[in-house]
Amino acid sequence: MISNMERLKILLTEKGLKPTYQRLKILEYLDKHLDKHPTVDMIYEALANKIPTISMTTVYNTLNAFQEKGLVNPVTITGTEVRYDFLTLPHHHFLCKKCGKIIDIDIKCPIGDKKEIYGHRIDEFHRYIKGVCKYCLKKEKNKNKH
Amino acid sequence: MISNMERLKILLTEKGLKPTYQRLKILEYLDKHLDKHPTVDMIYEALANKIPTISMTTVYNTLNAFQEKGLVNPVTITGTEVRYDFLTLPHHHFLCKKCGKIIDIDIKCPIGDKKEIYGHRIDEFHRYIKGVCKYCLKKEKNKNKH
DNA sequence: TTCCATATTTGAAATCATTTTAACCATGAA
DNA sequence: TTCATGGTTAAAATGATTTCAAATATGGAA
Ligand SMILES: [Mn+2]
Ligand SMILES: [Mn+2]
Ligand SMILES: [Zn+2]
Ligand SMILES: [Zn+2]
Repeated sequence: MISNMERLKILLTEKGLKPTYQRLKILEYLDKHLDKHPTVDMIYEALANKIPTISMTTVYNTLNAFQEKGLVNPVTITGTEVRYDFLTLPHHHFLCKKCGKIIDIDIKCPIGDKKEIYGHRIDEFHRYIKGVCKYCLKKEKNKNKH
Repeated sequence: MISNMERLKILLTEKGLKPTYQRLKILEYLDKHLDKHPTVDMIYEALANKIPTISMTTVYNTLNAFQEKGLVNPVTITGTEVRYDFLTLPHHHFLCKKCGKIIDIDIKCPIGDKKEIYGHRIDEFHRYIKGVCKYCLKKEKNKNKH
């Protein structure tokens, strides 16, 4: 029976990254908060309690390293800061402009996992939908009823 | 026979924006350089010759106004700055990570012009593909042949 | 174990796109 | 002419991210 921490340690090693304490903790945070699509700041704030010496720069360095090794996908849907996604399977992202939540959307797309388009080589595919989520829509409707 | 400048003037007025000299010139630039997907800086640099007093702030203000009125679409594919697209028809964007070019990609997408997904209201749909364009691929191939 | 080269972490400073602020200017109605 | 409104401008502020240089940790060779 292998622990989750062990699994993450192996994952880092496989990707050629030394499994330092900071890297492990950052990866653990990403793994535990998939739905949050956390920012550098969220990660830093969450870890600063446990690791008082950790620096912003380390979080930036680590996430850049993770990204280069394909461990993590950047999600730039808000336009103001990068959010990080540990989930590797391709999926769409929905940003609610009311509450700011980022929601994973799983829909099949014909361009899906193509590696080429009109002769251009495809390395990344970002799909960002913006609008108002169903929870905020419901709130709005209830308010209007009043 | 209506001039292009007249057409743009009417367009601004229809959208409830006073057709000032600066706004007209910025819109004209966007119209003439659709393929460039210009940045604020590109627009500023190009116009600074003709309008020596123009300021960056005006270009920012104007593009924000255009965006609010739906005259222009922001393209945030590079992650470092906003590019602007005067073309209104929905289409995908391809960023070449070798040469930096942004290429319009016209492909049908089933989610295409839906107004709703899983109960969430859709206002915007951005589709960003990153990789290496066919021209850069060709160059690379020729180099390897040598 | 001890020593050493190398990789990683750290905090401070720099960068750079964008926004904010406050003054100035143009337009048009009263 | 006076006034209100909206647009333009330059300078300053903001904020996410990167750069830099010093300090520290790590793992392998001796
Ligand atoms: Mn996701
Ligand atoms: Mn385009
Ligand atoms: Zn919402
Ligand atoms: Zn290219």
